[in-house]
Amino acid sequence: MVKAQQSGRSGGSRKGDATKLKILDAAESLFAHKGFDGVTVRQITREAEVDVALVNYHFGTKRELFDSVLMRRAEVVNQDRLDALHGVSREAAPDAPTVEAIIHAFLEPLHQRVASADSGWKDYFALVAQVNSSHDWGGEAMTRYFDPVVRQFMVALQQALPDCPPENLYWSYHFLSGALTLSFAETGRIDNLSAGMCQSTDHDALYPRMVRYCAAGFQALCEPAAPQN
Amino acid sequence: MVKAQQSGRSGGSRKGDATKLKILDAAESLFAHKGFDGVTVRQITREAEVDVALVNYHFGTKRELFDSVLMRRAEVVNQDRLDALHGVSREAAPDAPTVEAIIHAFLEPLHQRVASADSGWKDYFALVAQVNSSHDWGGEAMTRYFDPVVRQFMVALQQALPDCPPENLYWSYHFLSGALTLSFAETGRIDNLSAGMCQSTDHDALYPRMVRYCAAGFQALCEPAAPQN
DNA sequence: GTCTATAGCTTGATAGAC
DNA sequence: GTCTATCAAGCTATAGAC
Repeated sequence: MVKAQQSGRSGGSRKGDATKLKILDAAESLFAHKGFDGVTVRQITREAEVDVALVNYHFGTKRELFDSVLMRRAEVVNQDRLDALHGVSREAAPDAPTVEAIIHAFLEPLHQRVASADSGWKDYFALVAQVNSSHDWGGEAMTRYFDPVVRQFMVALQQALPDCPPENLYWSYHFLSGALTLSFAETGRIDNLSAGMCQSTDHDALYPRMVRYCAAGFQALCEPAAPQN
Repeated sequence: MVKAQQSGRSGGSRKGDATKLKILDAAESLFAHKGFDGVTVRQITREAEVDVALVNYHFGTKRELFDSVLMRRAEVVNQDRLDALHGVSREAAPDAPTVEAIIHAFLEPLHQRVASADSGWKDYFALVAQVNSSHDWGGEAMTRYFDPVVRQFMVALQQALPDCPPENLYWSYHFLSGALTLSFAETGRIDNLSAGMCQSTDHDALYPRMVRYCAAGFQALCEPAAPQN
């Protein structure tokens, strides 16, 4: 199988780059709303206004296109998170940053991106929510795309909570991950449940509550009375 | 469109009942692992060892079959939860039960079912996790199947935390819901992240930590210093 | 209730012309 | 890089025989 040649000077824009972007954007939006199997390659290319065959030329199989969609913004998120973590570490030095500050460094980059006008990021997080909850490849995919950076956050959290049993830190992160991905998926369920008092899309209401809720959870699992092995 | 006649004395088992059960079980397992669009009716009937046409006869369309799968165990969960809620309310009377007791009443029925040998329940919770995270119909479906009972829990929680702003209770429940559905989906991500120290399938480790984490989150959002409107 | 047979489409993927 | 044309396979849904 021959892959598209990106070739040429780095950063240079060959003719096909605009096509690749249009395909990625259309695929992101459609996958986010209907899932991998709920979308056909033909729908994607129709939405992108390019020819069907170009998916195969630029990305390979449908599955490889899906992976490209996931990868594109994962790299941005990971870099943002590392920058934020280094920021709060520098501010707190020589002490370790607080739990709340670390959680803030982990979540704030997402909050920023979603609050921007770019609807691509909303689609992306809706997609990540589905991947994270997928029994069959959720574990594998999230580990691959995000966990290298998550590991660095776990180290920081252990320093902030030196007496916390490591397994309780992992479980705490796991709960945060569930709350986080569901929140950014904007499913509208909380709108229904609360009869409109709360709204999935109201990230200004969501964000401080999520940070506080999760920080309290971490701390509760790090107290001496918390469940041990 | 003609629906299958269940007819006859209630509780009586007509010939087709075994077929219906085989279809429901196979559909539950396949939908849980591959999602609605990732499964074909033919795969379901092959797994169930029944004829293709019988799905149409007993359930109608593929989507109606999916709804039947969701409905079957939702009714059991809802009844279990109500019984548990009434139980803790009775024990605490005339006081309101504690937050932790109410959360326990909400989660324990799931824990019991998953800890049983029946793999059907594991499949079911993996399926619910996917539905809950679905941007397009997660909100609608969860509201329909589970929120009538969730509302009764919200009332009990408000009584346990009378000074808590209602919107903070809704957000807290929302975070719990994300943690809960992800946990019961058993994606194996925490296994990878923790290098085997924690396991998705270890519900005895998961359960007490989830209750404590979420109870602490609820309480943190009900303190005077918590985010307000 | 169950099964055979089939209508009418759509799918992912790609070979080959330009 | 892009597009036309096509393939073999699979799909949902159902009419009608038993």
